[in-house]
Amino acid sequence: MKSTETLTAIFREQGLRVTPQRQAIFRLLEGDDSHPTMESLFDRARADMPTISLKTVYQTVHDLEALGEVRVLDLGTGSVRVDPNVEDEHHHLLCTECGRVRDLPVDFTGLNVPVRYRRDFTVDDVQVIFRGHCDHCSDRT
Amino acid sequence: MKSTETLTAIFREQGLRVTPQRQAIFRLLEGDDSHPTMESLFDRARADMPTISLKTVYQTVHDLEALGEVRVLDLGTGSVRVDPNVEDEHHHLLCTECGRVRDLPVDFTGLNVPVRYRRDFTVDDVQVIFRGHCDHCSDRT
DNA sequence: TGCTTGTCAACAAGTATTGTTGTTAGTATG
DNA sequence: CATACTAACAACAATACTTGTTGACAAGCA
Repeated sequence: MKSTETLTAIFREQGLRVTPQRQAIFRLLEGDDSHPTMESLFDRARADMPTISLKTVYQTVHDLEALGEVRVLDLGTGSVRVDPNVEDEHHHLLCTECGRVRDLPVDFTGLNVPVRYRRDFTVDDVQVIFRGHCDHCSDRT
Repeated sequence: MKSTETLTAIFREQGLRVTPQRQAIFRLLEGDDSHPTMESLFDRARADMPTISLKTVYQTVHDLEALGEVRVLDLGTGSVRVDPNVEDEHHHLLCTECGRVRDLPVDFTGLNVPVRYRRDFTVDDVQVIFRGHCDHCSDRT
């Protein structure tokens, strides 16, 4: 994800206003590879800024998504997750025990839709989710 | 998916009871490739059986899932979908306009996790979602 | 500084799913 | 066929996640 300063400039360019709440969220997401949920982002933002509302987090993240600065993932865990890594194409490893998500920086060139299915369908995006168990969770059995 | 008669036998074997409500759901799912949501299954079941409750649909589908007779998909559309096709390995084409889902009967042998990621992660399942637009929705622009 | 307008927090509503409960009915057994 | 056991039922309520509404406020611009 881009730096807080760059995002501030981009938001202003787009006619969006930059508030302390939004900058706090920018800072939290910068370099975060934990794929946080909206709720966990909210909790962390609240540490610095006790009055911030969950709605503001949703709004800001969706604005970032519309600008293509973050990805919002639905991995079937009940709540969506924010992925600030939009620079590198990657897929996801999801531990179904602890819910942790890791990036899988691989380009699956084999992942094309066969011609006969492409004839009447235009693919915009491919999402691959590997579900399984991380070592930490496998050990506890 | 297996036939209603076979499912009836399997349910009885497992100590689960076979009720008219459950058999109605078995029949609706048999050979259905529309990937219905719980709600749409419920609506169709209600045509024959006006008193059936949505909870019963959820329960029956989850029982079927536990027995491995159906798959429950979360494709990020807000509600889960029931996929009775568990015989053939396949992935999914999702039209983000109309929400329709089609099976993609392809085995992506290239879809393996690189060794260095497999070292501390055990993959149980791979889900691939191709998002895009079907012809019908592309034409309407 | 003052005006315009997007954003804020608080609150409420919406959607999907699951829990609770008293009653009904499927199933095995005698 | 009658009985007892207990899972499943419908109705209702509750939960979790996300979004809509609203009035006050403050950022950005002249």
